[in-house]
Amino acid sequence: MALDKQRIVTEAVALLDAEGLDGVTTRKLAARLGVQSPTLYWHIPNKAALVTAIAEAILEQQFPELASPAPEERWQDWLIGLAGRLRRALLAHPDGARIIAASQLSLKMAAISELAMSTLVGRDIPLRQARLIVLTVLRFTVGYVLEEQAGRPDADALDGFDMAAYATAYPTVMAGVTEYFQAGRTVDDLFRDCLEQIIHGPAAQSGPTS
Amino acid sequence: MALDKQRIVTEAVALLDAEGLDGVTTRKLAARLGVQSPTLYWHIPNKAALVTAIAEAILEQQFPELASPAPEERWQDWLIGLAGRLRRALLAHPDGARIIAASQLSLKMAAISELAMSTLVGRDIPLRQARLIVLTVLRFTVGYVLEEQAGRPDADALDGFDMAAYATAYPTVMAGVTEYFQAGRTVDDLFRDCLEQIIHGPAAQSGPTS
DNA sequence: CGTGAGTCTCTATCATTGATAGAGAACTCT
DNA sequence: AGAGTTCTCTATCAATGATAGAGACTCACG
Repeated sequence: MALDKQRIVTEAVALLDAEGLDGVTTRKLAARLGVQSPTLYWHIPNKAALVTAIAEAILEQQFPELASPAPEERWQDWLIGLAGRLRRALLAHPDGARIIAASQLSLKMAAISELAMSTLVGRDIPLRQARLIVLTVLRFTVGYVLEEQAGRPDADALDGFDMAAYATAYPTVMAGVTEYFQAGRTVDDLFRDCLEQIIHGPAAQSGPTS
Repeated sequence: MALDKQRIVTEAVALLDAEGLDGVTTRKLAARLGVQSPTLYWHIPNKAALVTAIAEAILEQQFPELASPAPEERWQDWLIGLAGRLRRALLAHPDGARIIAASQLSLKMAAISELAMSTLVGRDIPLRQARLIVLTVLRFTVGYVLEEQAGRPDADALDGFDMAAYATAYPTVMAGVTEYFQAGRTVDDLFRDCLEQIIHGPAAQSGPTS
């Protein structure tokens, strides 16, 4: 079984799934491939390039093809769906958002931007506004998932943490969280509601979740 | 000069400014403090805690006190200013956004959330909507600066990079970037325009920058 | 055949880093 | 002075990303 960049990246994603980004070391990866670690450097210049390749693979997995919206579909709904897919791509693997953020110059992200912007322009949105909307949605999505995926604080950080004091110090935040999830809403709804905030504006009150 | 957590964090920020996050190693930090590296572990449980402390210090520097808006100030403008200050706090140090993102359980961020949400609620915004707006703005800001600060791709990654091909493959993206900055707009304007997208909604066309 | 140029993988080895164990100095309070 | 606490030291680990350089394997060409 020939060792090539394709196989390396595939196995790296598997390792990522098993152990998270910090578990992706050249040695562990080489071991999985039945090879010694320096061998990897024949196929890959350095670890940063590997992470970038992983990022592309993750995106490729969720966006094998990029589809424009159907003519009758509103661009707003289509864009929300696009961002939702991006979020799912990042959530599909541990530290997915960290990986995308660490990766530089992702071609797939550029392709997504291009599709989104050209779609909006095709719907008669002015170029400048299309840029603002797309940039905002994409960077928001990465920022959102990044925090969403931020490792649950380990026990060390938590031992001095007083939940009751937190609720006292930040009552409005607590009330907001409590109120939101009380109505049976999920974290997926929260992401969607935030997106609608961006795309439809603050005026649009989202109806009950279907 | 006694070595305490305060001095360690102060010097760590200086080291961060000088060499970036990857330059912040326990040894270099200890050397600056005129001490051997294991000594640091008497004052700090591990490096993650150090990074969290740096994050708090960075925020504290830009938000020594949290001020509510003046009664006559519109909450929209106030919130834009708040996010702008957060962005400036992150931009003030190399890898500032990475540090905030890596840091878990920042009390200062929680305090900012609380202030923002309670301010909006005080302006008769429904709790749920206040939560959505604040969450969206804060996560967007971190995501935005994170990408803004993402290291310029090193020469290695660029040698196979064809600018002309990029412009051909992603014409709308390129056109959008070109158009935006042609009018004398700056990166600061871009951030602000994106924020207005979120806060005022897509309908509001931003006038010429003052 | 067989030999030489690529292509790929190996062993050996670095330097750096976060972290711990445990000895010892320094300071404080009685 | 002595005991206990607080802080810093030396010595040392294990893990990691990375490089140097030797060797094997493949395959076309003579």
